Amino acid sequence: MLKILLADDHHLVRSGIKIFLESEEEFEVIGEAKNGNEAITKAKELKPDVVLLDISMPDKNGLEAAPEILNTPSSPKVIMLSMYLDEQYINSCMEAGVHGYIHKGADKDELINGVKKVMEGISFYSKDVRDVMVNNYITSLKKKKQQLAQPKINLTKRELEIVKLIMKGYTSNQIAEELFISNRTVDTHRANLMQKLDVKNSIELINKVTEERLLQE
Amino acid sequence: MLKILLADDHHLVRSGIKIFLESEEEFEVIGEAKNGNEAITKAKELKPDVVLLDISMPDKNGLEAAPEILNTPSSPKVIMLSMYLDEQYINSCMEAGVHGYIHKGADKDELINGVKKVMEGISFYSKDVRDVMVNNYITSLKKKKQQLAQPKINLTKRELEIVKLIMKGYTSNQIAEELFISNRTVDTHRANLMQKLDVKNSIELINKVTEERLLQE
DNA sequence: TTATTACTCAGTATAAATACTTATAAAGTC
DNA sequence: GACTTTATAAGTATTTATACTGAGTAATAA
Repeated sequence: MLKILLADDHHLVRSGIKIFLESEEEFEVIGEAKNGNEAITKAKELKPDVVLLDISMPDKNGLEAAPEILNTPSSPKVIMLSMYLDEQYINSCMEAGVHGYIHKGADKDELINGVKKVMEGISFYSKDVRDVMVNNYITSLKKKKQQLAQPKINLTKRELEIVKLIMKGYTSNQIAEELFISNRTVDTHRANLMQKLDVKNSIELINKVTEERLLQE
Repeated sequence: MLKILLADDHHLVRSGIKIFLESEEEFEVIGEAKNGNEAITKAKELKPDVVLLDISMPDKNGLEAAPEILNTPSSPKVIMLSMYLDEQYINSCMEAGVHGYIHKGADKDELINGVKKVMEGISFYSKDVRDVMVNNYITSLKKKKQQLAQPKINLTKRELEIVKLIMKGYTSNQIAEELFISNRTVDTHRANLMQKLDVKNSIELINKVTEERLLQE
């Protein structure tokens, strides 16, 4: 009997998937969790063979919970289960070292097949996910070419701090007070920023920073 | 027998909900759709009594599909089914005139109860949704008070022209050239704008204009 | 070790923006 | 006709911002 822990914050979804899993005779859902923390706790307690983890959950999401679950003594297999075919999510999951990623657009067979594959020690990514991975690969090649053509602008930590304050409408003097430095230093930073971004005044600076998304946020 | 059309782009989710619905003897899922357009077509063909519509779908989302489905000759009841408890989504649904809104965090009983209620002609919103609606109501009251306290600001055509150029990073001289007026006139407009919007410099001016959405665009 | 980068500060000069005031003509409102 | 708003313009003074130059220190990369 294969013991499964199922984590998803939406009751309807969780229960539906449970029914699918248990339609397979050798599968048994031994526990459910509705957030990441609960999943971590139950993974330790119940020692499941496989943990199915939804990504978007309150408290602690699937991506955050995955590493801890992977490190529990019973070392369960972890399969992410997600609404999204987002490149970043998929990448993050691969970095976290999970054993599979199944899109909720997959069908019952893919779900069950995925769990079985993972138990055999084979990584499993549902078809939709594989498509994204292929597209990713292609677009990443294109991006590399573009990056060679247009090297991206790097602002230093201090410059980012200053830009943020400029964007709030602070004057150089106010920024100087805020950061405990000379207003002349602030002016120097302004000048460096404007030179780096090839603009002539603070408003153009702000526009450029916004367009180029130089603030992470 | 109650005929149900179920639209959701995620196969696993759709099938799970189908099982729940059909656990009720008088319910029958007579069709499924994986996007908005398909839902519209099948609503016309199959003449269901109730359409369960997921909001986020490709091609045409649930919000877009809802009005068309409501207008089909057989006039089916429409219940939105959503991952999100987003205020805007809920508002949009109410404006569209759908008969219910069930959050996917609801449980099986709420789902079935909701469908029954709607068939009785009673609008149904799952508990989570009602909570959001109550919060909405409270915050909207607060907003109204604020709006009464702060009458909205009207900028003249000329002032709008000037603001747009300021936002492009033009100096007063450049604006003067562009509009064939004196730079002193531009300064006067700047001063008037800053007074009207109660700010101390151009950057704050831009921020305010953006926040208050004083440009139609 | 040397070279580079990031951060700091300053002098000098000019350009631009802001504060405060006054004023006139045109257009529309009551 | 009296009144208000809008758009125009300007005087005077002060504050900020920008341009250009130079330079010291600390951390880090080559």
